[in-house]
Amino acid sequence: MDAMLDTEGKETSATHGAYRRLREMILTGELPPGQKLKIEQLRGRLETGASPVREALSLLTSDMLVERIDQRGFRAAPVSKCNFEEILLLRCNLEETALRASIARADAAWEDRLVLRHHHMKKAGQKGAHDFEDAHKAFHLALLDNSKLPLLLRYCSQLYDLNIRYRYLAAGGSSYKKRDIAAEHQQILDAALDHDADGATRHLVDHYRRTGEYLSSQMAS
Amino acid sequence: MDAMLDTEGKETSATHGAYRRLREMILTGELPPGQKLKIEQLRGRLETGASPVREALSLLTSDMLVERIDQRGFRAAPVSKCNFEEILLLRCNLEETALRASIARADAAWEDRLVLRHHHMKKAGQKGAHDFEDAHKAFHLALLDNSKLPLLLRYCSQLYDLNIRYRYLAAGGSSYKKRDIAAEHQQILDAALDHDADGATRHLVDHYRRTGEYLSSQMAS
DNA sequence: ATGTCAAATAATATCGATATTTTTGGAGGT
DNA sequence: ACCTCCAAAAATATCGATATTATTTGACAT
Repeated sequence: MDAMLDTEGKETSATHGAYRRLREMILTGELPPGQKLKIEQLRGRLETGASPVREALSLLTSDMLVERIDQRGFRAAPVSKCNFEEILLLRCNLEETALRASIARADAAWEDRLVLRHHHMKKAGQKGAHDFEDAHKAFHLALLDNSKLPLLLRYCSQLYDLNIRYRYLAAGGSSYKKRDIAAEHQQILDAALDHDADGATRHLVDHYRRTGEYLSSQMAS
Repeated sequence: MDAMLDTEGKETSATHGAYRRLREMILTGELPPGQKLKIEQLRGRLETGASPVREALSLLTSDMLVERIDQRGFRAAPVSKCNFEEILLLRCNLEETALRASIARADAAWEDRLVLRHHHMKKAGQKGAHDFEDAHKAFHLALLDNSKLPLLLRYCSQLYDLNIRYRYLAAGGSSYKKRDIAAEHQQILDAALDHDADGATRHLVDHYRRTGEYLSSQMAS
């Protein structure tokens, strides 16, 4: 077999590499919602075998980014206003639970992590949009991860990704207004550092509802 | 190939068949938590090829019933008191949301479905434990499915399965007290039929907390 | 005796090929 | 012209085999 004749340090396994590439393509809209995902075609684009592609698609099914249709293969998960609104609803509910649990167990180490993530996010904001997305997600998950509730965190992370997809679809990438997300993030951070659970969750949920309304207004159906 | 020389009408696809069998084996504890799941060994037990087994394990990863360890294969998801308590917490939170949404959209068709499911569950109670489990899940999901929130329903269904696993592990099957789950179910049903959201959620959550305490007391660590 | 390293073993990940199923396209009949 | 049915083409699902990676075993040196 010719695998692992890497020109450089690419990926550990072909499956994981395909998973990451496909995930990115679906999140950014390079593979549009509802599109049939043919193994053969993807095998060509990803320069790998059929088995890794197949398995990667299986894994993406867990993330609800790909749907499997009985014996008829896979397709990128469809989108709808309904689906978007459900994601928003669940995010508000679950992230509130997680954030309150995080604050309840607050300690210095967590606060340090928060401050750092926030700082990195601000720094990445001046650079590429791609870097900002990663830092933004890291900050939001850091707010929640002190809850030490792995299932809940997993759901929040999943829903975050499903949501980011709508951002890309609505605005071709990152042009969702630089509005004052900076100020909003600062409010959330400050409240969290103050252990002000009510304030932090209020700011967080407002943050989501506000971007939610903007995206919702942009959507067709 | 020799597939589909079915002696009878088994399954549509080998993958789906393996998925169902493996799921059952993990839920009932036939494959104990933490156990290494070797492809070759399972291939023998399920009488199928390695590819379907592999793919079925991938799918079970989505359900959080199987864990994948980088390049070292799969294993049945481990259990812990912590994990159990998180499941309980999330179920209470998510099912309350779903039940309230269901009641908010209540209509005659939904009420009919509820009554039917409840009736079937009572009937199955006198028969095998296996039938009862299926009917029990169907009833609980029927309570929630009028919410028309597919993501939320999916999470509830997943958490239900994770929970059922602890029941099997704690009590070797269905010997968790017949207590008066019958009465508790009746209360939930009546409140739902009355469109009494507060009462229904209270009864539902109490129902879970009560069985939760029982199981929690049975657990080692 | 014990710890370390290398060869042997086992298990996973991946490929290429084949059988099965779905979809497509066209011929024939109403 | 339109619908039905059958044959051809494409795509999926599955298998068997091979390369790669992890794990175990045993020998050797300390």
